Amino acid sequence: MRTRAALVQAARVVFERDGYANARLTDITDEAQTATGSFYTYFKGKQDIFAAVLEEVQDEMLYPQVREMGHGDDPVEVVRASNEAYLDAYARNARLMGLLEEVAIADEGVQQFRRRRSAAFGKRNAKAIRELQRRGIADASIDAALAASALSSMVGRMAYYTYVLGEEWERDELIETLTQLWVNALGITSRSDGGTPPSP
Amino acid sequence: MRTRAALVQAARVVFERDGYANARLTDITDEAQTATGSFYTYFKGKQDIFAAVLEEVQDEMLYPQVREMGHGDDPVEVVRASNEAYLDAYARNARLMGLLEEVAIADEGVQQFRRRRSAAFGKRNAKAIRELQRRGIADASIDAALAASALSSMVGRMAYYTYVLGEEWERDELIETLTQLWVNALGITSRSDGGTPPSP
Amino acid sequence: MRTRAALVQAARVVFERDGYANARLTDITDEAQTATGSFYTYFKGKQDIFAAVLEEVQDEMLYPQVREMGHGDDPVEVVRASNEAYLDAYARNARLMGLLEEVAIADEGVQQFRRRRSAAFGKRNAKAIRELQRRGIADASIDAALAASALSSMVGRMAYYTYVLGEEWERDELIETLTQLWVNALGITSRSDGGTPPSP
Amino acid sequence: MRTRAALVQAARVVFERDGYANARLTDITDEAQTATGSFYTYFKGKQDIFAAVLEEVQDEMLYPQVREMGHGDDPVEVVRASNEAYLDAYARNARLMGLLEEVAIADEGVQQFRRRRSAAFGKRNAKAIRELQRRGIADASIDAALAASALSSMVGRMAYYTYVLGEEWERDELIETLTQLWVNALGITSRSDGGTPPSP
DNA sequence: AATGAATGAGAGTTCATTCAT
DNA sequence: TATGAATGAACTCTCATTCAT
Repeated sequence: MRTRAALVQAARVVFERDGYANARLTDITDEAQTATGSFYTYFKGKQDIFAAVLEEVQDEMLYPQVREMGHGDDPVEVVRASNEAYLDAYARNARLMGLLEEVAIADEGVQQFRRRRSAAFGKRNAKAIRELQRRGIADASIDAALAASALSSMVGRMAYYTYVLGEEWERDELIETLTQLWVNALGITSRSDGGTPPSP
Repeated sequence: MRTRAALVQAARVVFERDGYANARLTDITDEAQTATGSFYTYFKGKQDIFAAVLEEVQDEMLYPQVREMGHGDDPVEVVRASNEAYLDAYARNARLMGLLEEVAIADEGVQQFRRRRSAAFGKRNAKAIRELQRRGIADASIDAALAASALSSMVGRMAYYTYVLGEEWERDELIETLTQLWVNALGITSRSDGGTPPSP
Repeated sequence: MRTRAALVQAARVVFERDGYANARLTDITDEAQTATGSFYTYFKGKQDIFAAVLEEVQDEMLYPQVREMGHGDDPVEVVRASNEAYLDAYARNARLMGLLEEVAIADEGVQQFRRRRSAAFGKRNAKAIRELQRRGIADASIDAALAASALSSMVGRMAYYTYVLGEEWERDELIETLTQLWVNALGITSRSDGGTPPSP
Repeated sequence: MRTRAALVQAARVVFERDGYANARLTDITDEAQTATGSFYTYFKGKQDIFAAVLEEVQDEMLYPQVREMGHGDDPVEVVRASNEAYLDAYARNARLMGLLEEVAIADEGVQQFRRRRSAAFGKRNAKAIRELQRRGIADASIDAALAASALSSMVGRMAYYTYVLGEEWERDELIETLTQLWVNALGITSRSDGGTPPSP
């Protein structure tokens, strides 16, 4: 339905502009140029349309993850590229990512949404780390699942501080340091195929 | 003033019970057993009393930081102890820490409060890291300020996932892995200065 | 809109009954048999609806003015008729005229409204007086604008004393004396132009 | 009592600054540097202290009146001097005069106060006019009481427009024109002792 | 008599939700 | 299905008044 799409689109605009708590339903219908009442034809309330916004923009909202890694790739470069891609994507959707934080605490449904995505990406990252560990590139003594979550948190949080709260880190330094930390934390060494495996 | 204290105390109870958005001023005055009007004798509004609550519990709310490190201390043990202390404190004030996240996004004042605390602790951590770098215990190529912020973020975020959002990580494993990651990330090695072995 | 009209009508009733300061918005919505919230669909507040009431009854509220005067008319009769018409209109809207006085002092907007009306009528009266001066019927040495304002004030104020404050002047005597004063003040003489005698 | 005097003094300041409706009792006690509760030791409420303010400043609040007239005085000059004195006094107490207008409508007690003063001055003016009529200086066909009230109203109202509402009449022209109108209205002629009595 | 924090009724205002058109 | 005025509960905030100290 055209009206529904207009409402979701408008909701995103309003939420990003005013925040979740301050957004009024009439702001959304005004922005969508629909009647107030039409809102309830498609949604049960604010939470409901916010969920719909999330559904719609799901793909734009990345999660810090290590790229698939071919056998010839330098793992450090892969991590750097992943961080770079994530931070740039975050910068583009900063307002929305902030919203997600705001709403996740008070709204059970959004919290679920967030956790599902987080878990899915976490699993993939954990798998990638385990693969590195199997190949002797990463410290095998580390809990891969926990590390995946923790390192993603680190990158995600720095993105939040930088692009939502406006902390003034320089983009390239940020990427560089985060990559260094991530790589060190897992005991990854560049060209590690031939190098010594990390000491536990 | 007795009334003021009662209001702050009551506000904390109500905020923790109902969340920030759902808390009504009358709930707070009811809980404090004061008249509605008394609220405005001491506070300008909801934001104001929330700030007062934060101020009051400030000391209970730690920030991930490396403890002061004596020359004889094992740096790994110091990091572990810091993480342990932080996570346990977070667990005790989990609901409030969650609120802080929720409110910080929409409320300028609370955001300031958070940033000030964050910056203060960040400086101390950066200083501690620089000291480790100077003593050759930590990788000197890493930006200390950024690393301090990033690693704190990591620990802080995991605490949030665990104690606010209820992700099910086991406490001891969490501490262990975070310590490992933190230590590795900075390139810290145990007893790396040839000093005294860590006291249990 | 029907609701808006009902609110304005109700507001007039409530204002006349309770005065401006004592009128509550819910009294108005109760009287209008509309929901409380509907008030804000049409008005910004009490001042706003009061202005709307004034706007609505503007035509009923005359201002002391000299009627258009044909060449054959007896100027004294014209002044008398004007005064009579004004005093009778004032009597019909006495409560509202009193309100206008009350509110005009504290409310900038209403003050503007009053001044605009006053200025418009003042101009017309001044013009009428100048015309009489030009025709040699009125004392040419008098400042027409000031005189217009002053004589209108005199009549308006006596109406206020009589119909708002309840001073006990007899209607016909009042008209007679005011007319005499007005006419004398301007140095107008009956049939001074040698024209047709006034029709009874 | 010293406190009482301080309150009345403070009330005048606050009323003149904020208007009657906007003045809060705590503003008055703050201004008087007394405790909130002390207000009720001396006054029953806002109306009560306003009455006290009026009582205190009674003498400063003139009413347009014709000065006592000696046999040798030029009546025109006496009227002019009266108007001048009144307008200048009004200018000095403009804010208070405006207050009187504001409150008189809604407050029965103040209305009484006002009416009593008005009546007293009205009587004196009427007496002065009757004396002029007796001496053949003023038109005897005019109702002296009504004329006294009407002409006083005229001067009082012009003072109000000029000094309270800020209408821009030039002081000297104002005095001149009002004097002219007043004198003409009553049929007074300068050096009228020797002149022709006014034709009815 | 003075104090001033505490009181709490009362008023204004907002906005999610409904429903007749 | 769309409309948008109407609804009214819910909530914030003010301030005259009280009363224990």
